Amino acid sequence: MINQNIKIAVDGIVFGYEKGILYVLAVQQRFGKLTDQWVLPGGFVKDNEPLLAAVERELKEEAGITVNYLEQLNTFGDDIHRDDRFRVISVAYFALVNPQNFVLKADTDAKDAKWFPVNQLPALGYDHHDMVTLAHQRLKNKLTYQPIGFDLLGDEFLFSDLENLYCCILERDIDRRNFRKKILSFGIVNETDKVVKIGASGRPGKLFTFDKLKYNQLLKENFQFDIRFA
Amino acid sequence: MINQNIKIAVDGIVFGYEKGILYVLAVQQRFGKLTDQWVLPGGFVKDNEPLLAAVERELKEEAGITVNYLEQLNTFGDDIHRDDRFRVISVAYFALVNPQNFVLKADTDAKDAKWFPVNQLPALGYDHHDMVTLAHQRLKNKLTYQPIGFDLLGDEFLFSDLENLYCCILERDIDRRNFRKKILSFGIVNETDKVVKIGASGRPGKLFTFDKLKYNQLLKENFQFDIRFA
DNA sequence: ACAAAAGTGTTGAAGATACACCCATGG
DNA sequence: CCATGGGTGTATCTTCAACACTTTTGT
Repeated sequence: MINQNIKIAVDGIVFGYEKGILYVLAVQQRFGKLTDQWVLPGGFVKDNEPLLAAVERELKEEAGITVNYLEQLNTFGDDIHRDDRFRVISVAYFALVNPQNFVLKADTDAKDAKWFPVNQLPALGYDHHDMVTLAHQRLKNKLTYQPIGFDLLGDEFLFSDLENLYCCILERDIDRRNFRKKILSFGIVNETDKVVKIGASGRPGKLFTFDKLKYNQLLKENFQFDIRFA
Repeated sequence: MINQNIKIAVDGIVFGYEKGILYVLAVQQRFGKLTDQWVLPGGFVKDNEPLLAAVERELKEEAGITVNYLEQLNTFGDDIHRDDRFRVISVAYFALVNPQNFVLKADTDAKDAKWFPVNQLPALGYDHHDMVTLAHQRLKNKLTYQPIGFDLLGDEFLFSDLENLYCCILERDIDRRNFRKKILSFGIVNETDKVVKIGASGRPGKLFTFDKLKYNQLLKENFQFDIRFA
């Protein structure tokens, strides 16, 4: 058995979207040197626990949430002093959730758990700010070539929700007509016959759903989701 | 200090390209249970060594090479028995090199180091075959939206080399005229005035170089490299 | 009637595809 | 003069981009 003194942790960068604002989940530490400091949810991996299970457990324990989408982002282990207690390498995971599905609930190790607009994050401990920056970039890129926007919305959504989500996250204007035309041309959203109005005024809109099955089928036929335009 | 018994390693999936064939670098283990087994170059991370430095060291030690391109691929830590001695989490790196730059030289821990055509790999130890599969996929994808093909070629190359590289790795035919038109339209390759002939016959061709500076400049202006066509 | 959001088509420009012949060299 | 690989242009089609008015609802 070799001798090595490095600990391994996982951290989650969880994005939520609501009414034109992109949020990131942070928790306030209850113990240790960084007590009261805001950090990303995460913690040490157990000896017989897969990495994925570790993130899922931490998200559950520290904030009470279960995510819609989860993928590995990056492993942070080049700065050997990123944790100043001892050497910790952290595997960061990128996650998406619909915030309406959950009431945040700080639990085991966390004093508090809260959504922060991605543009108004408090200072985060460790190198967690870098993680958020990287994850934000990944979100922007991935939005254009994979239909992950739907994981930030509820099962049923207005076309305008989807459109605003894209505008807001990609930080640019989108032509409504071209956007709708393109999304519909893919054939991966279905129109329901429910009609709903949101604000106090304005014409009600139809609700749509994302057809994941259809999307998976299309993938096998070399379909390429792609939304990039002015 | 928490109690955790997980070791951390790095592995490198190094691709080389020569004359229409894509190769992967493997080494033959000299010690341990898997003696004589072919595996990817890699090893344990030292306590005060950044991850990147660890891969670079291992590639140097086990095969005597320095790569042109190196990026993190994925961290393998979901199968807790991927190494049956004890739990090891491995950070896999994706690397590109021009094989002509090096004479492979097995050194410290490796008995032998060798290039294998990616389609004729021997059985690899651990989960290294999965790593190769993932890396191969990454290479194919990345080739289309980042000019990393150049890192597999020498400083100077024939247009036909570049074209064959794309054909060969993407496994499809490419229209020579359209390919050349597109690559030239980016303005990131320069024509030298050297002319060279390769085979025993045929018209000699001009050598080209990749203009990395120009490419980096263009990136700042929101340039998007993109090669995808029938 | 007005304010607010939903819904809807057309046209021109640009980019992608398809396609075939001549040129330079060595044997 | 033949075999081999290098070099080049055009016509068509598809896709993207730009653009504005009508409908439904609440106040």
